[in-house]
Amino acid sequence: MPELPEVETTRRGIAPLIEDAVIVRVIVRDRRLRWPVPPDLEQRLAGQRIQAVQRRAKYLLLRLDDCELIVHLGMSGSLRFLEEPTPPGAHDHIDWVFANGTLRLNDPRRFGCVLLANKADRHRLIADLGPEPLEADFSLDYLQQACRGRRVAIKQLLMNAHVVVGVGNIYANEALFRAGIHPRRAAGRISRDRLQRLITAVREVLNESIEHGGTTLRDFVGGDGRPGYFRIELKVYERAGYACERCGTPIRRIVQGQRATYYCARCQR
DNA sequence: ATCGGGACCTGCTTGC
DNA sequence: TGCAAGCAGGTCCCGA
Repeated sequence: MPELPEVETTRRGIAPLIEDAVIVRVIVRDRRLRWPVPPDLEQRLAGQRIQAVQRRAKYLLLRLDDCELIVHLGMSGSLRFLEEPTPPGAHDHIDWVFANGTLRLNDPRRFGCVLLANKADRHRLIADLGPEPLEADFSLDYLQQACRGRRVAIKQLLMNAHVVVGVGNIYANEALFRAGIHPRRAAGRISRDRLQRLITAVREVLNESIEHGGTTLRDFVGGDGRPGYFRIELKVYERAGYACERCGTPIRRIVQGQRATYYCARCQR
């Protein structure tokens, strides 16, 4: 489910509700996430105050009094804050209970994870990540260096979190369309000018989506329980066979790295 | 070092 | 109507 805008939307939704709140208790109903939920999670978290709710890549980081909680929503996860007592439903794996309500993790596919760390930015999943796409260190010089000599397709490089974080399948497709770059083009064979267009395109699609509360595909809901609105217009994603809005050529669908790629063969070179 | 593919799961849609 | 196949927003890890 979530790409970066959805995770950021979730962060913004839950932060004002749980920052400064104290965890009364934690209920884990199913520990079988991508990695097992730590056996001492309940004990470690009880009584701790949430100092801050931050995001790094698609990870939500909850800074607590004496440790940090790392949460990834995987492909199908969501966090909701419930003000009223609500019976848990299918796939409601974890509750964090506060005096003013409950933060509940739901994740049907269980590709997400909930982990503990002393310092999240030194955790093995996070320490080696690339720059944030919306920060200045995702610069033209950086990207050109990262592409140099690489024969991998630009779309796959763009989705590699060690190069740049937070660009998932939807936004990789949309950004490449906006930048006019063919998704299969070798990363090392793209001019500096076109890499700059790509950086701009990535930032545009992510920012537009964040402004609109994240895209909704199927079942995304923000931290406050309201669905995101599908206001960012997808120009190629899931549009195979439809006419390209720019030139009328039918959008093509191919597969790269077991992921669907959509593009216009005329506009993207 | 780089890369491609398999793996982890459930649920929805599609086609026979 | 029922059932199987195919597909889905992520990303780690292995072997070549």
